[in-house]
Amino acid sequence: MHPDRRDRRRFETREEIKDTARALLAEQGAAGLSLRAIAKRMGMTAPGLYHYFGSINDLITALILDAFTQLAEAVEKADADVASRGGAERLAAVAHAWRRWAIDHPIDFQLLYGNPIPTYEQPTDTTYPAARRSFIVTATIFAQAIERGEIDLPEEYRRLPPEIERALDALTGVEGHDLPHHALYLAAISWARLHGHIMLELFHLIQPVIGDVDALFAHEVDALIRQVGLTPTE
Amino acid sequence: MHPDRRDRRRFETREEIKDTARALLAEQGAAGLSLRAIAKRMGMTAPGLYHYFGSINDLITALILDAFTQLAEAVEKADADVASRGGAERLAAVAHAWRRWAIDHPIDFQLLYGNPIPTYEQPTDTTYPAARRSFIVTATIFAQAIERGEIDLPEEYRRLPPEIERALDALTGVEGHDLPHHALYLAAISWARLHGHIMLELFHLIQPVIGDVDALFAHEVDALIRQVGLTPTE
DNA sequence: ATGCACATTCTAACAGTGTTAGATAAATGG
DNA sequence: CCATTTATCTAACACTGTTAGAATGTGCAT
Repeated sequence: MHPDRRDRRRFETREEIKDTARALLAEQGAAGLSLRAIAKRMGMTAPGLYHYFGSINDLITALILDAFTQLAEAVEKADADVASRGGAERLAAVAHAWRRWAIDHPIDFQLLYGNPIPTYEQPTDTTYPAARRSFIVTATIFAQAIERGEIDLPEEYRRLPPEIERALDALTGVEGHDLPHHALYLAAISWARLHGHIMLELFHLIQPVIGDVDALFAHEVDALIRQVGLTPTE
Repeated sequence: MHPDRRDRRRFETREEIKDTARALLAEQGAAGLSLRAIAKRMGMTAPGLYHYFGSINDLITALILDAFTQLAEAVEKADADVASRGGAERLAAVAHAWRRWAIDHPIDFQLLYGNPIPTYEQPTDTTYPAARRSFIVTATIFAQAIERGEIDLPEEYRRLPPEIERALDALTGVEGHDLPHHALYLAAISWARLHGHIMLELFHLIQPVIGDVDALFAHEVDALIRQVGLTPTE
């Protein structure tokens, strides 16, 4: 059992490094993140960190994976909390939880979607599965809403573009792609739509033009729900 | 006239520095941008650049302002090319030009909306007016469409949230805010919506889930036009 | 308990980075 | 021709990620 303790200690040090990195990011932004700063705060030196992460890129990738997981958990929890309600309420809950997490963790969110480190190149094959997890929550909501007849698709979404039908056919088998095409499609456009609002809000680009971003987002979520044909239950 | 020539030479050097920086960004990404690299390629040394830009932040800000201008000009040109047509076609032209520019200049676009340099803090008061220019093109299209009765607003956009009405009232006087509230609002949600698609596409996050991003974007632009109540002319 | 193996951490160094100070060369104006 | 300004240089400082190699310490078996 001793080797276990050794492994556990190693794991704990890895976690401490990541926590320290997150603290520095939160305090000083991406500019404050450096191996020497992390090491100093932990009472060690920079080269020592190389026994836990192969490079600062690997460390950042680990932070990104954690952040994706945290976001996915927030989104999944929001959905679970209203799981008994209809698709409209579930979508609204997920949308607001998504934005809430982004607003509460701006640096993490920019880590995920803002590519804020110049030397850092995102290994998409690694991070994409983590990114997909939140997407699947949304797609599942749509799939169940379709199944239960809660959706009255408007004309523009009745028939998907043939190129996309073909592309989605080719993607069957990939995780999460056992869902109906319409669910995947509606989830994709919902994601993109809300993502745009969140990004512009995080960069303070939409506030000066519209004034009240809370009201804007809430109104757009309502509009989205209507426009995909989700009928508010009860 | 000699002082003129001196100023002109100074201006030309500034332009050469920016051009070199852009070339390095295009060739090697944000990681390849450094004062020493720029200076070396120009046959001078890094400290010499400080007579043209107070810091590398100032240089990046200048690049961003130029990029915003370039994007705005692309968008304005696309609108002007179909100025005689109705609002639906103009909005479609602007949307596709916007995306086209982002796809063709991914690094510049991330410079504008991705905050890719950690030491760099965007001076929003400086860059925001440049960012607004493209927005105003969209808002103007909506304003004219409303004026000409080309828009049949759906129920969800007939009445704007009272918080936003108040906020927009408070913003009257700001450049571009002499436009009707509905024009500003519809432009904002259109912007955010398309921005989300473009960002997710640039990060290759939506392609693996939907397959054909060209078809997706085109279809979403059509859906947007329908959903804001723009009636295709003719 | 001794010795071996390994995990961990250190120091020193290299090649970069932005930036400042101060000297130097070039161009302009009186 | 001289004085002043503009432009550019070299040297240096305090950083950065990273590697090599030595010095610790920990854990296990004999």
